[in-house]
Amino acid sequence: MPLAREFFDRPVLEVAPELLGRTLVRTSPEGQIELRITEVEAYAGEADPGSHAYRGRTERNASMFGPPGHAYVYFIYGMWFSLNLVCGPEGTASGVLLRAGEVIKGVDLARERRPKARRDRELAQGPARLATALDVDRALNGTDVCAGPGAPLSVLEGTPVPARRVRRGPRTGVGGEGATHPWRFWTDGDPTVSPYRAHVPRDRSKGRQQAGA
DNA sequence: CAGTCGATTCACT
DNA sequence: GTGAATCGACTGA
Repeated sequence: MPLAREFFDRPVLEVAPELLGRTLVRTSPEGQIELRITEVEAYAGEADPGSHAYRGRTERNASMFGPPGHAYVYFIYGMWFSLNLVCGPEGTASGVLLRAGEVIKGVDLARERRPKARRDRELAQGPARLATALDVDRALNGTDVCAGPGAPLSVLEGTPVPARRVRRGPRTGVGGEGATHPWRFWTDGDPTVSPYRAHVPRDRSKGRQQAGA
């Protein structure tokens, strides 16, 4: 059974940690892949400087403003895709970025899509790697993930990670004001969790940048 | 309408 | 640890 829409229709900071351990199922003509979610980040709507929704609704982020329980897929760095799950009531534009997971079914197919992965734990270790392994692209933007196990994308109940095994810290790659919130959640000790990297502005001569403490 | 740079990954030193 | 790859949404004029 997929998670009910009500699961996603709650504050994103409640939903995000409870997504750890859930099973994401990707069904395509090539086959099916199941992924155990191990790392996520919360993006809290128009008030969140780190969110794509910060400057209001645009064509790109429109699905984040839509109903919960749907996918928000965006294209980044000219070559990658990332997958979010929309949370909260329609219009609040919150979402959870799926940053990493463990492929628990369809490993062979995932390896074909990610030939550069040296170990199985690297197959979906990072948001763009996860999207690549699952063949998630623009075509899945707006997809309902509560529809059913046969849908292109579906989130099943899985085995939720108990709260004592959930760790949290700053979001990866997010700069400015948005960097201060510890809105990244991961499963303690899981080898598929991606390494933390602080935000690095492309050109230092422009924006001001403070060296670490 | 041109310039900028990103919720990243990979190869190389 | 550092820098290149690659493109399109967003910004400001």
